[in-house]
Amino acid sequence: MRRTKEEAEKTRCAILEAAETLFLEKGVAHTSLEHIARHAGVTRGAVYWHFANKADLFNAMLGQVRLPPEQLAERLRGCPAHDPLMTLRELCIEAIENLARDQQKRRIFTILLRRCEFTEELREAEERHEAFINLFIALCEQQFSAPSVASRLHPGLSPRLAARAVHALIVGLFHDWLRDPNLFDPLSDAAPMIDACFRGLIRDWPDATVLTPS
Amino acid sequence: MRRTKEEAEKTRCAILEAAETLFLEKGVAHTSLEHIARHAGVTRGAVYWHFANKADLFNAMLGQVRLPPEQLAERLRGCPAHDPLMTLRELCIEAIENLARDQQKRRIFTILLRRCEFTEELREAEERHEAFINLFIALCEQQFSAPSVASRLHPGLSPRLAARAVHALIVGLFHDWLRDPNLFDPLSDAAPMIDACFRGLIRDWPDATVLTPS
DNA sequence: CTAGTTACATACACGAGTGTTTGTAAATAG
DNA sequence: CTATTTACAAACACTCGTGTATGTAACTAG
Repeated sequence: MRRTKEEAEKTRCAILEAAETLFLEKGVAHTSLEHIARHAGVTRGAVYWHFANKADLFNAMLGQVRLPPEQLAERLRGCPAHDPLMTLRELCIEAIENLARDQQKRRIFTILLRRCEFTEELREAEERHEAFINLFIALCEQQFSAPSVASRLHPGLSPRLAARAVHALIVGLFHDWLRDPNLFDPLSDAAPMIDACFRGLIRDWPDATVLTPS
Repeated sequence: MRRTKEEAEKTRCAILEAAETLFLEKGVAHTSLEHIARHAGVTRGAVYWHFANKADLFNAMLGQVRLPPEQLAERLRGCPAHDPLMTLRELCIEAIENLARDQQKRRIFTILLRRCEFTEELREAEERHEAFINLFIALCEQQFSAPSVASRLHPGLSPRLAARAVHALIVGLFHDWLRDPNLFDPLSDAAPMIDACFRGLIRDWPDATVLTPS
């Protein structure tokens, strides 16, 4: 019995949601399209109708979340007058806070970091993800390279290294918190940790005077 | 044709090595015991003789590398007179440098971080790994909790938070560098990055006066 | 020297997963 | 109102992987 367009879109979403749930629960490789179909209340026929294969479904799933690099790029273009470092700082904090607030982002990042193998099959997704990361690092480095900022870097540090350190800290915080949400509270602890990082990079980093404008 | 004990040990090692290579190349879930056996020049019979199943083989593989927590615990017990923070700093730097020097550690950590799904099958390995991480964080926190150290923490930071930040940075550096070894050079960049981190945590962190005693 | 054991290879039985093909009822276009 | 898509379900054909059981030659203990 054929469905209307809206209904078809609903089953597409149901499949995506089922995939998200099952990937998170059992890992990408250990989840079959049969599992996903059953969990979504359809058959594999529907899955193959909407997606070419598992990798395609995986890509579609990843496409649902906005990644920090995009936000950063937008933000930088948005207000070039604002202190670039503060923009970066706020984005880093927000990225961590968002992880705690947005359940879907949380699930998908957990899958990315702990429930999938970056192998041939998912190579396209990996490359796209990697491109985003490199973009973030590049934008980050660009912020640190501004003359007014670079001169304030602690001795022994380059804009390049500072950018790497910032990204590493964020990735590490993501990784650790997704592994064990009790390790810290993103909403209250993100700011002090990010500030500590910047304080170690920038000479005259201000004290607790700066507050998150929510 | 039955082998002598030494030869049996050699095939055991060959299997472990083949597993390491193939897990790295194609991911844990996508590597069959048949692949591993063939690559090691034996049959699945040999694999099942030495290991109960894939998870058991995986565990044995992980058992080959010394994890930082163990080293840290030893080191702390070793010289309690030495500045505990410096001990921690040196260990962090060494951990990153070792990753670059020890090829096997590099491969195995790549598998752990990017080539396996932490699912039911590998739960035992995951729990053991997680226990090591928690131990590291706990030891780390303990260092920051010493009265002579805690008082030097920047305002807004607790020993607990400082420990989390240090671990996150290290995990992030591991993760990033294993993804793209061109991001930075562990041998020359580890120290400045770790120092930047500590500088952001501890008030009077010394300048480049301190040098790695290699 | 001969049990008994070890260190595998070989063979078997079974399930699970994939991709494709075919069927079909209902929506939609003209 | 008919023709044609659409959105699936059902069936098929195939491969791959696992676990176990059995065979077997060579080492080794007594």
